Amino acid sequence: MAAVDLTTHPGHLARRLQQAHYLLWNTMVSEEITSPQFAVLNTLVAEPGLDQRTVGERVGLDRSTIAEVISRLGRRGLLDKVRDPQDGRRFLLRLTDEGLRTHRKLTVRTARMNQVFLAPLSAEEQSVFFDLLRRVSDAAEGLRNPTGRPAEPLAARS
Amino acid sequence: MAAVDLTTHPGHLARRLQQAHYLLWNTMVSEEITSPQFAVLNTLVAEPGLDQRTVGERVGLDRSTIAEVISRLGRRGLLDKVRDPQDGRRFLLRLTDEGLRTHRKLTVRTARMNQVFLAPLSAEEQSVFFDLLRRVSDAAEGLRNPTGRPAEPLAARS
DNA sequence: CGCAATTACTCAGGGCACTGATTAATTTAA
DNA sequence: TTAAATTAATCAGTGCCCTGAGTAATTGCG
Repeated sequence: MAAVDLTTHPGHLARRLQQAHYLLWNTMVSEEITSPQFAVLNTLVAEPGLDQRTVGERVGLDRSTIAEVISRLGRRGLLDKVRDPQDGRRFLLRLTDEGLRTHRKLTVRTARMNQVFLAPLSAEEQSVFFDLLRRVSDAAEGLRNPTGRPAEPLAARS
Repeated sequence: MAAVDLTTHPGHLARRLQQAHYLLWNTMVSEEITSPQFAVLNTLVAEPGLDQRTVGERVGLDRSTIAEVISRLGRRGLLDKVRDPQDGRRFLLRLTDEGLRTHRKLTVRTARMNQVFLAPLSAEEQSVFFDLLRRVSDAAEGLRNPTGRPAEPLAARS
C-alpha cells in the first residue's frame, strides 16, 4: 500500500524514453559510435577548433564526461587534440578526415532513426513533443541549485 | 557545414531531459537514494516478495543493472534477499522497516519535485507530455531488434 | 610586478545501462 | 528418466553521468 504509479513520474518516463532511444540507436545507427559521441562530432563539424569545455557545454556534458568522450573519439582516430598556443590550458579539437566521414555516414542513419522513433506521433504531435521537452529541460536547467543548499539527508542523524 | 540541429533530435532531448531530472532529484529529493532505486523500493511496496528479474521488468532495468541496484539497496539495509524455497534460482525481495520508512519519506519529496519539474507546463500540457512520452517509449519498446540484425558496422572492413 | 582568484583539464570514486559469457537450478521432451 | 533447453543470477567489459579534489596555466588586482 502507499505505492505510487511510476507512469505519472516524469523522471521515470524520461529514463524509459532515453533507454528506448539508446536501444534503437544501437540497432539502427551504430554499435560503435554512441549518440553523445555523435553530438560531439556534429558540434565539431559546425565549429572546428573548439576547446573541450565549450564542446561539453554545447552538447550538455559536464567536464568529466566530455573528457572521457573526447578521449574515446581520439583513440579511435576521429579527432585531434592540440594545445592552444594562445592559452596553454586549453586543447583545441578538430575532426580528422575519418571523423568527417563517420559524421556524414551517421547523419543519414540518424535521420532515418528519428523518423522511426517518432513514427507513433503525427506531425503536429511531434512539434508539441519537441516543444514540451525543450521547455521542461530548459526550465530545470535554470534551477541548478542556486542556493547551494543540497537536499537534506534522509536520517536526522542524532 | 552539413552539421545538424541537435534540438530537433529526440534522443538528444531525451538525454537532456533525463539529466535535468537527475540534477533536480539530487537537490530536491535525495543525494543518497537515486530515482531508479526509489522505483525499486516503490515496486516492492506494491508487491512484496517479488524476485529480482520481475522487479527489473517492472521498473525497466535489465538483469545486470537490477542486480547492482538491488545489491546497493541490500548493503544499505533497505531490503532483504531470501532464496525462494520453491525455486532455488530465485531470490525473493522484501523491504525492511528502514526501507519502508525511506520509501515513505521519499514519496513526499518526489511529489514536490515533480510539481517543480513540470511547473513550466499547464495542466493540459502535462497530460499531453505524459501521453506523448509513453506512446513513443512504448512503441520503441516493441521495436527491440525483432530481426536480430544489428546496425551494420561503419567501415566496410576490407 | 607579484600574489590571489579563476579557468581548463585530470583523476578518483559512485551509480546507471547495456551486451556477452558463465554457473546453477528447473523444466521439457525424447 | 535422463539429456537438452530454458531460466535466474553473476561476472567481465564498455560507456555515460555526476561530484569533489587536485594540477597547471592565465588573468586580474593591489
